[in-house]
Amino acid sequence: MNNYKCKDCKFQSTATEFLGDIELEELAKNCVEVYFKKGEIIFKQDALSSNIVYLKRGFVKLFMMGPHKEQILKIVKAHAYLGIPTTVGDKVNHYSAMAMDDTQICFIDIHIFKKLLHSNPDFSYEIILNLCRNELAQFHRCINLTQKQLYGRFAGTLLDMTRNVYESNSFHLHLSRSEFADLIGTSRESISRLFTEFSDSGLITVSGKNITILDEGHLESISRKG
DNA sequence: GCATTAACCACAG
DNA sequence: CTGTGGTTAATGC
Repeated sequence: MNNYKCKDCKFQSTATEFLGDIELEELAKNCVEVYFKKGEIIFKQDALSSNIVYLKRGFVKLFMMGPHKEQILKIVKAHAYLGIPTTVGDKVNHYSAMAMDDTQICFIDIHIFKKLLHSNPDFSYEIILNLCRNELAQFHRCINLTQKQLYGRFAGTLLDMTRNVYESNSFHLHLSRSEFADLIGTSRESISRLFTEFSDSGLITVSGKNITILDEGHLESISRKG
């Protein structure tokens, strides 16, 4: 246990901003900060989990093992809780989390987290708000993946990245081509072809993992047509 | 039939 | 790990 102070944390979640000094003190006593390097596993599917994980800095992929291959559930950017559904919803993790770059993580004891949920309604409401928005995003992603052909899925995912994950027209992808394939349920080869085709059509610029969105409007129509 | 879509395989940087 | 080409199976006019 470190003597880290949550009160002075620059990376506080919107929920913990509703906590008072005494609550933050208590949180600090039951919270450990850990750094992860690219590729390190933060928590693992099927393992017991007794911590709520808060991502302070960096990018993380959440993934689940399917019958044939791994499915990437989502890419999470900093200032987010990672394992609320899997820690509160069951004893074991239903999915894994891996650091996609240098990340800073807080492990929060589940008991103190539950205690705060019971005692502070503003805190709880903010957590619920997060979970709801997350579920809505997953529903949209579900539609994107099940009702569209490859071009539409790819365009839709690029739009999601530029709007919601990286929040920029130009970004450095934290995924390999193979991981991108696992994100939208296709093959590594198809992703390669998609990148060159979209680049040749002037929709995006690709330089390794650096992507620039050039024609958001056209991507939008490809995404809508499916 | 013929065209399209997308996976699988192989091989080369 | 990527990009490309060839092949192939499934599906839709």
